[in-house]
Amino acid sequence: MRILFFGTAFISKTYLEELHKSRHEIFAVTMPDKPALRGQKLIYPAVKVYAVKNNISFIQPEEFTPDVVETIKNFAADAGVAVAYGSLIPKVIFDIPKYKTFNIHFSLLPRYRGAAPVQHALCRGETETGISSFYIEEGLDTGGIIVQEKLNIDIKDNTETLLNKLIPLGIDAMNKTLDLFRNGKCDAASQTGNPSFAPSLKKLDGLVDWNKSAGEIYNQFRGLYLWPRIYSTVSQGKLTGKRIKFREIEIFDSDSVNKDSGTVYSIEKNRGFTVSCASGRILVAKVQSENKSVVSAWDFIQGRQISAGDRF
RNA sequence: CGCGGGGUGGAGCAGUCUGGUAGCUCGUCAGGCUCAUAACCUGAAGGUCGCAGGUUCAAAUCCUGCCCCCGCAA
Repeated sequence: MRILFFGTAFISKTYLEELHKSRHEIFAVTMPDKPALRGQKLIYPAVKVYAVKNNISFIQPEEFTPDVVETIKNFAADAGVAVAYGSLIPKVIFDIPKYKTFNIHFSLLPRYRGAAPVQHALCRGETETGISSFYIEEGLDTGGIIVQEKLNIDIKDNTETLLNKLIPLGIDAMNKTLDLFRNGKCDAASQTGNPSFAPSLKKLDGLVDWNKSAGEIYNQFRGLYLWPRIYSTVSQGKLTGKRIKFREIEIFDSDSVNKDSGTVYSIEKNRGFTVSCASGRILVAKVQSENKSVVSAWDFIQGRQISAGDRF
């Protein structure tokens, strides 16, 4: 088939790769290069890198001008596929392909509509999620569902591990959807149930609220694992005023009721330190303080960077 | 040319401003004590202080250039 592919992020690359290996004719649309990172480096979308390497034609439109629309029309796509494109696709575009354009979304719609469904599902402590392929409409993730697949979430899953499970599931859903199109079946079921929303994350979402329970903070840790991570600022201790990221944590106990939430409760030899939450305590195993690289909490303790009684 | 922090035995840090014997807490190895404790005591090995120049009687420390890591902001 002739596939119009929309994608930008690292995740999208895998999907583009799958389509490419399946010998579809592909025209890729990806976001413009990001201007500047630290230093002077440019960040290129993973999709662009793959497209260049494999001689797949692509464009990086700043916006969908009439010229761009014309270019896309000329490709005469059978179907449009969008995976983590990073921006809304206007109707003049998603209506172009013969079988229209569908999106691979990483949740069981209508739950977790939006940019960060996996992260929010984990933060909420969900035990089940999945993949939905649906027709793109003008509303945000509101279109009719074509294929949906479920997946159980393990208590130990974080954004990274869960994505690694969802990506292949999504590829399966994409292939099933394209198979349906090939057989002329383009039916979709309208979304039922109460929608919920998963807006894109901000740095501030990583700030730990010590008035929450150890379980809630652990879920936040799982959900924000890849970015922005969870962090807190030391309010009393050697590093007062410094922000510390908790790069690896676990639940130390979930029963205690504490009045000293936010306080470093104990040092656990070779494991790290525990911090009291409103209820329960978390064990911090790996940390990263400002301007430093990731370090095991035990090493951090050896350097006298933190000790029992310090407060966040 | 976005702003900023850092590279010191295996690990995490102090020391750099105010040049002058390489320090702290761990780990490792050898021995002791013995069992609440981040157990404790004794001893040992292990570093050309990121790299290259310069200043000096003397540089981890001051000057110049370079490499690498990281935080913030986009």
